[in-house]
Amino acid sequence: MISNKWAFAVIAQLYYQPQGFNQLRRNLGNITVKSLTDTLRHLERHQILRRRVFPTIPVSVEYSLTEKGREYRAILLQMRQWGEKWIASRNEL
Amino acid sequence: MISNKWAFAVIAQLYYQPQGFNQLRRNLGNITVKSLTDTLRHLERHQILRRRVFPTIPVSVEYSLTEKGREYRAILLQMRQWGEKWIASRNEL
DNA sequence: CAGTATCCATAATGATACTG
DNA sequence: CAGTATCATTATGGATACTG
Repeated sequence: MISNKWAFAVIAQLYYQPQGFNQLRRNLGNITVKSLTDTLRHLERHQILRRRVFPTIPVSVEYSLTEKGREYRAILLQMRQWGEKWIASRNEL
Repeated sequence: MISNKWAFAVIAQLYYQPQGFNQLRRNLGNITVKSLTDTLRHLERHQILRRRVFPTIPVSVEYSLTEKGREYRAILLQMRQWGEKWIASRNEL
C-alpha cells in the first residue's frame, strides 16, 4: 500500500501539515514531479491521503492525511525508534 | 536497510526459527535463488541476520537473526496491526 | 545442500518539455 | 500553481545453467 521510499516522506510531511503540490515538492527536497504525482495518486487510491481542489485562480490543491494515513504514523515512529537505536551498526560501508 | 519485500518475509521466517538456505526457500514459497541470496547478503551486511557455516559434508549453513534483527519484529507487528485494521479500505481494486 | 554466474525482462525513477 | 506526457536510464527480479 505504501509503494515507495517517497511515500514515507510524503506521509511524514503531511502529518506535519496539509499542503499543496509544489509546497510538498519543496519540503521533500529533490523529488521529481513524476515521482511525486505517482506517489500521491497511489496513496490517494489507497485512502491514505485525500486530495482537495479549490477553484481559485490559479487552482489550488490541498493534500492531507486520512485517519488511516494518520494512524500510519505509529509505524513510522516504530521505524524511527529502531533506526535510531541501531543506525550505527553495519559492516564498514 | 531492509532492501525489498522479501526481507520482511525472511525476517519473519527467521524469527520463527533459524534455518538453512533451502529450508528458507521452501518456507518462503516462490522466491528465486538469486533473490534469496541477494536478500540474505544484504541483511547480513546490515547485521540484521548472521550466517553460520558448519563444515559437515555437504556443508550446512544456518541463518539466524541478530538482536537487531529480532527487535525489528516490533515494526512488523505494528505493520500487521495497521494492516489488519485497514486492509479493507481501498477504492474498488 | 548451498550456493555463483549470466542473461534477460520488466519495473521504478529521473529528466525534460509543455499546459490550463 | 498543479500538474500531464514522453523518453531515457537504472534498479530489481526472474530464469537457467553450473559448482564444490
